[in-house]
Amino acid sequence: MNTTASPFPSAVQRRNARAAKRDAVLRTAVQTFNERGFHQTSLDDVAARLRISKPTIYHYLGNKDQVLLECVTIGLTQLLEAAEESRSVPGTGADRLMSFLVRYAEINMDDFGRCVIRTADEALAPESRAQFRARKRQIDLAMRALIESAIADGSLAPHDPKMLAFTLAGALNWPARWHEADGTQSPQEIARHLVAILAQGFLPR
Amino acid sequence: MNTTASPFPSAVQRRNARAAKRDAVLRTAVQTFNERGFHQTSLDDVAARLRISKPTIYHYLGNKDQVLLECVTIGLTQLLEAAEESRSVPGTGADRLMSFLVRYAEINMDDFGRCVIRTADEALAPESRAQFRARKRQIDLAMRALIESAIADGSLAPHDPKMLAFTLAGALNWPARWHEADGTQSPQEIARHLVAILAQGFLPR
DNA sequence: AATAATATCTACTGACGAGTAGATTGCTTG
DNA sequence: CAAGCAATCTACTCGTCAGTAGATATTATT
Repeated sequence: MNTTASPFPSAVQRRNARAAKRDAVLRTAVQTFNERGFHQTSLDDVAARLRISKPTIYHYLGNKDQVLLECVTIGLTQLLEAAEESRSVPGTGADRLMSFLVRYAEINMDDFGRCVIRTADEALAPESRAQFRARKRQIDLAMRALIESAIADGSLAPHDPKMLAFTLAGALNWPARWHEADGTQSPQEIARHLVAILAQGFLPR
Repeated sequence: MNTTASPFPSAVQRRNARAAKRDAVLRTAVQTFNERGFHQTSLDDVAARLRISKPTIYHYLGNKDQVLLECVTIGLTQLLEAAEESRSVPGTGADRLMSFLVRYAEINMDDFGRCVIRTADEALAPESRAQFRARKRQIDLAMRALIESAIADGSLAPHDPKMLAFTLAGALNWPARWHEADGTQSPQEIARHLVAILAQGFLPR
């Protein structure tokens, strides 16, 4: 807490304030993109929600493409961190994979994760698109690696890692499309439920 | 075959020609939307590919919104037909469900099915959007019905139909995003593979 | 033949929205 | 204090593109 609420902010406070404003722009932008879609959202819309003007957005973030790139990068970074964290989960390879999958699904129901899923590659300018794709490939590879080591220790059935990764990703990305924040089930519950279904398969055991 | 290639077409031939032109516009449109994205595609682009002019498109289909609505409706109709057909497949409820799922995945790798998946609701005008959603709901319900009757006859593990349907749909929609027509595996192979993974689950049996 | 309907074009309008110019105010630091 | 930088605004420009007006040519109908 800031006990000395002086009207003359220090250099550090000013840097923080700037970062906070930048974040606020991104949060508002991503929420608006998720609600109305990127192409249906003008930067004037985003600015209006924040009660600022469009040039102010340009002051904090380059152009509209940059705004979107930042948003998806935040989501992708969260996913990548989840992959790293799950590597140190105790138990079998399958335990580690499932812990990652649950987290993966949860993030995809969050603001920035939602944006990652809902953003089509073509919406970004060529250079940003390349970055976007590269990051997504990284996450795909991380998932495959978890799958491979779980197969190696026998805790997973021997599947084609690539195909399994696509299947899992698809199922766990989809809530980004249908899950509404006000649903009866929490993202956690949904995430666990989906992963359980994928683990067991729909045929009786 | 048209043995009498007269330069004076009959009324029927003219009606057919008109339908063929309309279809050609839709095919070209859907392919361009899938490649570049709906918002990155102008009707001038579509017209140029067909070596016609934009007003000609307006002559066959109302406006851009109509073009998109037609495209997704074709895809959705294919999916609905698949659901109907699978109802008369012999065997257990699980057999019927799996036959539908394979077909469902295949359609989603085809031009019009791809468009259904890649089109976000917000891209359509409010009225079209309502139609789009209603049709998608129909297919969701058809899938749930297949699930329910498979659970009823004991050929499926007792899952929450709604949740299972979302999981399956997600996994089987995803190829619309990553599958490229020139891949090494055919849509059929991919479809069967995905369904097998979903049926068995990733944990060893 | 006259009229109507069909198919297609060129050339326009009009809106929307990304991005910019340039002014203003206030704080900061040599 | 002067010069510079940070934050913000109003008021533009300019390109793109959906959608239209209206002409033209051909075929069908009466």
